[in-house]
Amino acid sequence: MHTQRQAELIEAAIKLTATDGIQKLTIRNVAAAIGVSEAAVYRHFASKHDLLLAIIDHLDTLLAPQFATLFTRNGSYADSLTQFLSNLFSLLEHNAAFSLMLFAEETFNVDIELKPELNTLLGKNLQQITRFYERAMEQGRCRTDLGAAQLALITFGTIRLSVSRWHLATDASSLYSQAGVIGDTLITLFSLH
Amino acid sequence: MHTQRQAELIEAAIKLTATDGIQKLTIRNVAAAIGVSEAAVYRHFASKHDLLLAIIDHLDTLLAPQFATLFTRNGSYADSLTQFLSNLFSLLEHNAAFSLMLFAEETFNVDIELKPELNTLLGKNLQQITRFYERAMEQGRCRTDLGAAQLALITFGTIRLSVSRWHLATDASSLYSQAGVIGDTLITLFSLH
DNA sequence: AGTACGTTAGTCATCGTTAACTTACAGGAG
DNA sequence: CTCCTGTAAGTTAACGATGACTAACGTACT
Repeated sequence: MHTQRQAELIEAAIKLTATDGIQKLTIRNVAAAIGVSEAAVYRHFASKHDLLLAIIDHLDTLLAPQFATLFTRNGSYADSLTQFLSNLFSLLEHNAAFSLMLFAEETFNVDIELKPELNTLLGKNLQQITRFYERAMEQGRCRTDLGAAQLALITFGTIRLSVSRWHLATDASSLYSQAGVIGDTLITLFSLH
Repeated sequence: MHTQRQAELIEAAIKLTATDGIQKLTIRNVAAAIGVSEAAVYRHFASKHDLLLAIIDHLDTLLAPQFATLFTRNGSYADSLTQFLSNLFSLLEHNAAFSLMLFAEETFNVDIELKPELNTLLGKNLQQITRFYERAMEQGRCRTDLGAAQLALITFGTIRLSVSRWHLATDASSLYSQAGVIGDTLITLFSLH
């Protein structure tokens, strides 16, 4: 799919964006990050737009296994959700690069041409969570009076806002500690009554 | 507070950002939008940073009355929430500038110096919704087994994700039509059981 | 010999910002 | 009433920095 150098560039670009913001994602900075000249970057990507596309694609593949936690056979529905949130928040807290996975649509909104790709990425994420709730409903572990898509929207929306707030907060309060609270709240809300 | 010209510049800047994205928010474009030269802008704002600060402040004052809907005396708790969502989504759908109110923290994240201001803005918004749920709890209209702050996080997070998705969607599906669904879902989830 | 991959040194556009100058208008001194 | 002067708000024309991108050239491996 991607050559070694392309992968290096993509990872450097992601790290750069995650730590310093999208404004620092320049060809100059990416080139410097892996120790080559600007022109060298264009040996591997035809344009900055192409690099952005590759980044989004990479984020997609990075995020996929995260959702896999939701579909482990062993453990109850509640356990799966708790596990998923713990894993995710732990990752986000210790590796800023992963934040981009959740916020790609916001971050890369600077290039209006990317809208379709960002739309499908967000759609995929929501669909995964929707499927999780659908399965929980089928197994009678979760209330069925509300649509699975609605529960997914609430789940993902809450996760994202928590992370947003953590990003903005100056006090270095732990994000991970939020995972438990959010998980418990969602489980309580979505349980059978 | 602000002179006439300053207000014009702020409004032009907001409109520009809302329609064309933060990248188009340049002194050149703002100046052109009100028909003056670039240098003229600096008669009213010492720097672009100062303009951004003024924008955030303005968004704050724009959003405040929106939340007022949550605190109208007449009507039940559920009615207030439904009304709030309807108003908000209608505004967002018909005036792109209002989107900035909800997403200021994301949009203006390009200037890292603005973090504190954006943090307090987000905090204010969440606090308003929290207060709404606190009051509903006091009046016994809403479940009390979960913290009001948690309910606020869920509410605002869900709203924002809905709007995000609407922004990205190519099919011009109505945002307003979502207000009802989300409102009903939240009311069902948060009702006494 | 050709291909892959790197370099240096530029192009051109645009960014935020500033210097120097002009214009309009206010209010007080004579 | 007129003159003087200060101030607010505009102009043109630049500045240096930085953006994406390219042309021409070098080198090493197959």
